[in-house]
Amino acid sequence: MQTDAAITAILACVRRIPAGRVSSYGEIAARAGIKGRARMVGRMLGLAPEDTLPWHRVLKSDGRIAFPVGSKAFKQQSRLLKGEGVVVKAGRVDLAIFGWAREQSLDELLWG
DNA sequence: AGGATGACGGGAG
DNA sequence: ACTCCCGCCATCC
Repeated sequence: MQTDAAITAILACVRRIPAGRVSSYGEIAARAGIKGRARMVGRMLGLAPEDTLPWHRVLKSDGRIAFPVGSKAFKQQSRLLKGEGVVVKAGRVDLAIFGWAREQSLDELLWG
């Protein structure tokens, strides 16, 4: 079982991902202070009501959708991402372009 | 109690 | 790019 703090942190981080950008299970875990427990992040997203957070912006560390290709969930996630301008090709997103971390560093660059 | 199973990650070959 | 393999950890047989 997990501490409520960890659960809260995970959900908060996911909600902080900007529309049109994506993150990864591992990155969320790290930001939530439970580095290494990416699996738990996935479980939390599965437990939380679908409309309460932008779960579709979370991908595997290599930029691929975590669901089986062709599955219902796979298609929906792909559709939602494309719906906000993210390029999804063969179930994969280029993190170098749409990755959340990239924006973080860009902000640092622009705003110090 | 022990093994299998994930919405994972990273390294090795 | 792809396959294995192991670390990870809550759950579920």
